[in-house]
Amino acid sequence: MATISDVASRAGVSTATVSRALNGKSTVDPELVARVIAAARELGYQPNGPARNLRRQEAAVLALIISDVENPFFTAIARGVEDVAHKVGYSVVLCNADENAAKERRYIDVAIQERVAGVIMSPTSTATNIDPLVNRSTPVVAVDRPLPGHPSDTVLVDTRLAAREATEHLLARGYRRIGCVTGPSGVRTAEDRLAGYRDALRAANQRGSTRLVRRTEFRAPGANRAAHELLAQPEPPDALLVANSAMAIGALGALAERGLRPGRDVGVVAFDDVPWAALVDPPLTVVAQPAYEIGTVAAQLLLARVNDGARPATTTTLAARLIERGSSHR
Amino acid sequence: MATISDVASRAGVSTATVSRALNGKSTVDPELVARVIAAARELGYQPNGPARNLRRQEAAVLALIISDVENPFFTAIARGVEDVAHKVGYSVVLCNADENAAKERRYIDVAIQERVAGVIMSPTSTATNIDPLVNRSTPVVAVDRPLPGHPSDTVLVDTRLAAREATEHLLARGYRRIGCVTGPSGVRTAEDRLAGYRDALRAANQRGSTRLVRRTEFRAPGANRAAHELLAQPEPPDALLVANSAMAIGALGALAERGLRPGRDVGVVAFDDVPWAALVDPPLTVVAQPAYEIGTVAAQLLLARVNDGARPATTTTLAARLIERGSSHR
DNA sequence: CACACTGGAGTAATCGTTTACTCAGACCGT
DNA sequence: ACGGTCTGAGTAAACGATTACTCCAGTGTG
Repeated sequence: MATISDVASRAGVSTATVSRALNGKSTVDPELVARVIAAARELGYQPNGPARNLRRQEAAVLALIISDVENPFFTAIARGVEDVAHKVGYSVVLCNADENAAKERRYIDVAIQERVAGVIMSPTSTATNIDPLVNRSTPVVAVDRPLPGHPSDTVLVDTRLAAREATEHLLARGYRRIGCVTGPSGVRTAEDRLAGYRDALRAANQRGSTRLVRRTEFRAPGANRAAHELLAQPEPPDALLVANSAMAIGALGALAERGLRPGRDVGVVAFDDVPWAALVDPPLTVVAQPAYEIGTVAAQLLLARVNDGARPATTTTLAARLIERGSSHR
Repeated sequence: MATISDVASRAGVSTATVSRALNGKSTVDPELVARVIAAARELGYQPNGPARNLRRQEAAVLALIISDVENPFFTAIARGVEDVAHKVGYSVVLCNADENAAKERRYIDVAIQERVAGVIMSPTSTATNIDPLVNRSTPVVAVDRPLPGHPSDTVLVDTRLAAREATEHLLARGYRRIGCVTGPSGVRTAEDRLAGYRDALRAANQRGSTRLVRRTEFRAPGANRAAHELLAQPEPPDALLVANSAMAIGALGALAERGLRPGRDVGVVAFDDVPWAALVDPPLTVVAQPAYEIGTVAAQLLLARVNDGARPATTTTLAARLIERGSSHR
């Protein structure tokens, strides 16, 4: 593989000149620049990234550690991050922590070892420990969920308010016993959605009951079990607030298995506006989160911090939007 | 940030010994190993990846360049690759080419610069050029679609046969004018699915008509337009074979917009068994591709080639499976 | 005309590892 | 007892880029 000295000798200059010509750092005779560029092209020269990063003590790479690649919410964030990063010459490596604290831990180590310029992450839980990153002063931006411990730039959705609005919408539609299927305890988004749900009940002078709430992992099978449990009770809920789209699949499956029709029999509102939401029958009422925008904002914050580590930490909260469809109408 | 010589002096040994103790390459006095490990832990030492990669001339990193992160088929492949790679200590960086040849080209360059151990990719089109990788003898494994030009390890699905079986299934169910919505010309999976569709028609002594075929990008909006065009004809199709799940969303949307019920009015079979397929009404008949397995096989092939560049190139073809549901029953 | 200054190129140090080579001592067989 | 082997640790040379420093020639100025 061609190295910088191959290029240098072919162009008849020193390696320093090649480096300067290619990076445009300092002024170089235009004729030499042309010779260098020609030589580099002829040899198919690609600079050795590790060597460059070793010397520069930093790579133009951002790590994005997301809690689930198969969740469209997170892949949309990823696209937002990528689009911003690429525009300014950064690459993004995507790491899938899979809602698994051990994998997450491992990817944090990888990010440190590879000396990435910064990390964007959606922490799997309150157990997430970013001390290693903080100790090495690697900039970190949290998305979707705040990071425990250190203050850091954070991009969130006002999910508590969104949950409250969704619940109020169900109440306004005449549903009276609203259940909630949310994520595991310790995960902030799960807690917030539950809190918003309770806010709405309280504002309507309803006493919430723990019998109407289930917590489970953010995936379809858990939500399926949870929905079955809720609906099998003597006084089952007449509506469900479901905390993400994978869980919506499980919950809607449970309704179908029990011969219940969403909307008419059990009102349903789920978080995340997935492409298929409008296709199910009846179409699914959802809370649309601005996922792509979360990604772009996070990337901008991270890049700003890479250039100025002293900036104070900020928290950006974006609004979610309720999209009413048939599953919340009798 | 602590370096290897910090660890060395704290443990009272040379850097060479630290390296050997930590990597377990050569025999080191157990007592020294213990001292080194203790010192490393106390300092929070994380080896400098770029330095290590520079010296070793190779990084324990695989690049996975997929054509669309938002397509569940590709994210499932990604999980397969990750699971295998992690087991043997490799990291995976996921790159989203977004069905865009320029982005793909760029990620190939990044992979070369970072000197990754190998690349797994689903080429966006026949324009994909992996010469730069081949010239530097970086191992490449193609998934889902073969690579033009060089022979290389390839993991495919027998998508032509699957398309044929899906079409035969529709014929067996009594549908007579079957239409096909497939991907752009030049993309192998799009061609193969169309070819399988035609195989089935030919075997049934039907003359296919180009009026029943539409090609479009592998996304919902294109498929929506295509389905509308097909259905607006004087002699519209009574069934549709749709080439992936994003397109299925577009096509099912078109049916709904025209007041047509899948199954009863227009039979539908789509590629890819997405989690929501069973939720739509009627449930969607699909061709399930073994995406996760594609990922695991590809990763194994790539790792094998990293260890032995001289292995002959192989092509693995996996079978897809038709899952019959309501959308293909009148 | 001598001298300071400047722009542009080369020389060589440097980043943090890994590893070929060297070397000291322990152990063994004759 | 002595040479040969072997084990395990240290020394120093890479890896390939960037960049501080040096040097030279050309220019401007007093």
